[in-house]
Amino acid sequence: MGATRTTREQWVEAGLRALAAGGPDAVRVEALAKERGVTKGGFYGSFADREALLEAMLDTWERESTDEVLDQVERAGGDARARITRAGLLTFSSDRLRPIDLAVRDWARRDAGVAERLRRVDNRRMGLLRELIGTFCTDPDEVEARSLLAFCMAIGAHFLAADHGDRSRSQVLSRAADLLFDH
Amino acid sequence: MGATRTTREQWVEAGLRALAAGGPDAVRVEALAKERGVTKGGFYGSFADREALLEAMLDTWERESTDEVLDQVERAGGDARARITRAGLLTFSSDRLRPIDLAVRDWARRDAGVAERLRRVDNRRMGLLRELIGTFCTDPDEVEARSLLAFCMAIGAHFLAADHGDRSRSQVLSRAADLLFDH
DNA sequence: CCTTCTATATACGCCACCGTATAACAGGCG
DNA sequence: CGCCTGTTATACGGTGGCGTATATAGAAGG
Repeated sequence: MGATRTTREQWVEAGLRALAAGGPDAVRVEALAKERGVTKGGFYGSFADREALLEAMLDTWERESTDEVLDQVERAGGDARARITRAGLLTFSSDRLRPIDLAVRDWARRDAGVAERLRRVDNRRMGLLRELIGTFCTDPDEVEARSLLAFCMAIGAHFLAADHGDRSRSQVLSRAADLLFDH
Repeated sequence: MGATRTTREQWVEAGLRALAAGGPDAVRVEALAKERGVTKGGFYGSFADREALLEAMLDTWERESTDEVLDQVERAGGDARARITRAGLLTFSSDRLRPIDLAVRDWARRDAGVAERLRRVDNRRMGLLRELIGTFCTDPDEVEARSLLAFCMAIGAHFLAADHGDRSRSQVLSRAADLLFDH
């Protein structure tokens, strides 16, 4: 198969980089081609149109954000807090996944299809949080509240611009994690 | 002054609606004019260019999000939790301010000038949270952590798509607020 | 070597948008 | 009324993006 020049995966990869950097409106066929040093000529051999690329990008993101992250968390093991931390790190400290994740969250506010995908992904992650927080917290209502708080903290911190005086953001987040995960 | 047709403020208002609905890329001069039933002819009498409109929009948003919200909170009074709740409601339950706020947060990730404005706004809000949480929590590190958690909860909840089984989102948020604000 | 498949280059029509120029038009004011 | 000011309509050139058509080039396979 002569897929030697620019494969479908390479278009998806370039699209995800553009999404991470500038949001869905920045995913432009001709711009991606220029970035690769080619013209858009070959693009329409791999994709019907721009919309098909966006769908393929979301497919890739959804798979990487759920199965791959959860697999890695399972393989690494550790106690509840270590696994929660690892799951958060894999998504929200990865220079690859984090900006894509944040861009998808904003995108989901305007596109019902994206919102549906995000719902699936977030439900998987909330499931993990519930399970792990449930190992040290017995009240189901409180498990749910702590899980939501932990998730909101992981996301909200990236949408917040406030300073903390002498403290660093990570110091404050560490103390906040103590409040949520200590017992 | 013959500002009888479309004033600067009306352009700003239309721009903010477009920003709320579709992000900064959706703020298009010709589209705003069409929405008002006019052409863009008059726009360039009030603004040098599209960029000037975006700046004016951010000026309006910044003023409404800080002074006006804080004024209303002051006037309404109440105890710490009531005032925190009111401040959150004014911003994150207002159909006008909430979508603008969320759009600006995503915008700030890509534009340093917007990020600087958001930093000013968020610092004002964090100041209020610190002050109010400080009325029942003595450890300064914990005040900071709880303030950040509360702010993250207010923002993150709107970027999260997870379900909560039988519970409603607001039920879970209410329980989470108990964890942060009860003593 | 020749065929076939596929990415590519190039060119095209189309549309949306920006910013400018110009003229028409309305209201306030002398 | 006539003047001025500011909004509007219209037209223009320029840019960038989408999707299509067609030809080219290069690799894979017979």
